Amino acid sequence: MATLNRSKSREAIVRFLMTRKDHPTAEVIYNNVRQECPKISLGTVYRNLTLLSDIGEIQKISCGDASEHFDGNAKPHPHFVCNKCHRVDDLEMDDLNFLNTLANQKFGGIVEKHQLIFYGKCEFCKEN
Amino acid sequence: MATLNRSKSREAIVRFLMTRKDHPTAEVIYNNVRQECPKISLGTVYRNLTLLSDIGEIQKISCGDASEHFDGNAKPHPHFVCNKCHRVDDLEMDDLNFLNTLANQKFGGIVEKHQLIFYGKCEFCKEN
DNA sequence: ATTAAAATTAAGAATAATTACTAATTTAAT
DNA sequence: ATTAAATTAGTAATTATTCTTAATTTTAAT
Repeated sequence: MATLNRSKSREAIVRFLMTRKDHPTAEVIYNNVRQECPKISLGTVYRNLTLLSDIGEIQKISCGDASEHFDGNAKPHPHFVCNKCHRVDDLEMDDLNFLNTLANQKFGGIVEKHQLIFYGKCEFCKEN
Repeated sequence: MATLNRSKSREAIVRFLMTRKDHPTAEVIYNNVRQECPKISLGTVYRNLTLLSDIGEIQKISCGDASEHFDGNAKPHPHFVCNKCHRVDDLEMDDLNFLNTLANQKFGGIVEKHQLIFYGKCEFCKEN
């Protein structure tokens, strides 16, 4: 079931995500991709984001605010969320794969991956 | 502003959360606390869950499924989400505070805490 | 114990994010 | 060019959560 075609919308979404170092929501992606694909609908954006993160080509980040954020970088890495301005950024750290190994040690199931999100004040909000 | 009264609902919610080792949603909490407080409303459950997690007495867990989950254990610890049955459990690991220190090293802002969620197959779903 | 102010609540309306539906369009493979 | 499968726009529907308001409960002070 379901081979994956090459669709204009899908490619525009991926291309847009690649240009961003922050991690936009579906709404933001929609408003931007619209400039390239004026007829695209919000539903299409959602459907493709879900599809793409299901096959692991992009990442979905659930950081606790109302909406999901999306990351064009499929490689696992930690994120940072500012409690003041709510920006969602990448956080530079050495490889954290050892966490999976560690987690698996006393665990009855199988750990496949993890999401690590740090919270605090970003460089712009910390003075206050 | 706003001192925190002792309210029957709020205490029943906390008490219920303490009895659970899984991490129920607002809806599940509502349906259970109802047996003790038959007149409680879903809005009250939501309001108190938000209040309690704001003051750090409980934890809110955003694990990527449609709804938030809540943890009566305020102490930071990692969680596990099963990709098959979607249970949300605690995961036993040694203290992970060093992650915050590590994260702060190359970071311009201030890391205060983190959420670590592992994904995979739980002990009951792993055979398949 | 009374009382008055502040906090909390139930109930239901409102909102916001996301998904589902359907007929039309696009894509890939002949 | 033809056809079947995949994708889409547009819109309706759903779901989780928040907001509003008048009534009730709690607290602290008498």
